[in-house]
Amino acid sequence: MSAPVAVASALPRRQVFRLPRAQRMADILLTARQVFCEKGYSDAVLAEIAERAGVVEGTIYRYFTGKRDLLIKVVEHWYEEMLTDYDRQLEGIRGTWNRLRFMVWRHLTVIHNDPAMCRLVFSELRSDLDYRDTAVFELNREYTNRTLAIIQDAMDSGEFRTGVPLRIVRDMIYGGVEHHIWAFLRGEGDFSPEDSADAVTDIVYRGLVRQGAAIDRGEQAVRRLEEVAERLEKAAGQVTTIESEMSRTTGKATC
Amino acid sequence: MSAPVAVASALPRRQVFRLPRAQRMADILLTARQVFCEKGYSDAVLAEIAERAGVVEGTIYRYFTGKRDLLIKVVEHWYEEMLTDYDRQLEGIRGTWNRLRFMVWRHLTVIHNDPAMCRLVFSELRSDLDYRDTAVFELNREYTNRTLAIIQDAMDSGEFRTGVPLRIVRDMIYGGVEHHIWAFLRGEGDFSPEDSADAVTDIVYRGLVRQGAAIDRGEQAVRRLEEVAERLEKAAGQVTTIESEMSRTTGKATC
DNA sequence: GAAAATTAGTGAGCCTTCCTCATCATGTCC
DNA sequence: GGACATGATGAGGAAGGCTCACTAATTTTC
Repeated sequence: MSAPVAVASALPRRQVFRLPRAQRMADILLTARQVFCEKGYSDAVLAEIAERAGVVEGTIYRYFTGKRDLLIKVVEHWYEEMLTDYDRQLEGIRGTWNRLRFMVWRHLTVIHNDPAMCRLVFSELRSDLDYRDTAVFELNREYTNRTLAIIQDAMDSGEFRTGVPLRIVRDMIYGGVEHHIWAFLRGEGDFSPEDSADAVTDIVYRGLVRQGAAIDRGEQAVRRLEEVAERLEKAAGQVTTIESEMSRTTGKATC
Repeated sequence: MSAPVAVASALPRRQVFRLPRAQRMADILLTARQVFCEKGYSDAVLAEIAERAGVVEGTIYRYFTGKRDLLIKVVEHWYEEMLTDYDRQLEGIRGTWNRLRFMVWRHLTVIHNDPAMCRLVFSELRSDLDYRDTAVFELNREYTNRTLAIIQDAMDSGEFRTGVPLRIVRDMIYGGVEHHIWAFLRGEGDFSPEDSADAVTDIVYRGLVRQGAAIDRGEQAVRRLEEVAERLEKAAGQVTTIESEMSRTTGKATC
């Protein structure tokens, strides 16, 4: 309507406080996290985040390239703080079953404690076409690799049978858990991390454990054949992978 | 620029074709499906759907209450056509292992054939807070219940041990599959429905099967020997195909 | 300690997209 | 061929993400 020059005093600009970059960024991140969790990504409005953070909308764009970037940064922060002292806890646990169970239980507990955040990760971030470029992808990989290490150890020691692709096991554990808690994430009822962890661990453990009851002659023969097969597989695998190794680009794990 | 009254003849209204309700609805649904699949839900624009369907934006709102409703209807249609003659196929399959394997394989194949549609279901629809009210929810339930019935039968017959909550098993199968194919859905690499189905079925079956009861030792030994034979065959195949290995492009599964 | 330089912060407003509604036109029925 | 039911239109409103020229708080310079 009126030229800003004319009535400069009519619109007194709000008192402006300049904060150090890190502080302002942390404020916005915290507020964004709250709003995202309350409303979900697409219903969250930048104007509200700005207002609650005590800044104006344009300010957000000085620290983040856009709404999506804000979401990613929020999740990254959460992930990092969540993974702290993970290993330390795991160190105190002995035995394959217990260690596996701990990993599953821990995952379930995180979901139970922060469902809104998990919703964001599962339904917004992971379906993104360039999820792979996210730091969250890398952190998640680290996270699940610990479980794979437990299984690998058990295979090496002979407790688990070999020949089962590790990736599938990981998928069944984490995918199973995720599928299990979707209803909870949608706000339908509750679940018990303890009970669910028991059930998941049980199936996985039994699915992988080597049956070693009484070893009679037949059993011995079969086992020897299995071992031969395994050795042959390894040999064949080595031979063939030498050729193809040169063209291979990325690693194995993904989610 | 100019008042519409003044130059009424200057903007000749496009030739209007009036279609029966069902026909127009089908046209819009088909176009919407294409656009949703190409762009994903949030990047799909109603103006484009309208244009491609040969109508104007407002017309869409005569048949659907909004963008979200359009998505749901699109998915519902797809789901229904997908579930046709499911049971008939399953009838022809005998044995718990084979039947389970068929269900997993079938699911993987659907995903493999129509990844874009699955992306919509997994990341858009299922995370919705009122997903439960969707017809898709009900259809999906039907779909997974067939798997549960197979497992229940095996428990009743004594082939599987009892005491494992059916829900968890379902979660591990479908969740595992889903987790397994996420990378594929994001366009990263490929996977083999056959191999993946084998691996998933294997873990689940072994996790549930009762040791030494319905399946006696001899039966078990034979089964294991068969597996050994299979592995040996594969290994032998690998060794002989070293030459052709160099032309192979991707590995097996990706996620 | 004042002027200059730096840069956090502002806020009006642009653009895209979903959605509404008053109006028009087409096919059908008698 | 006129009346009626309704398929279809398109201009415009509202909301929200994002930009940018500008303002003023803080730091640096001399």
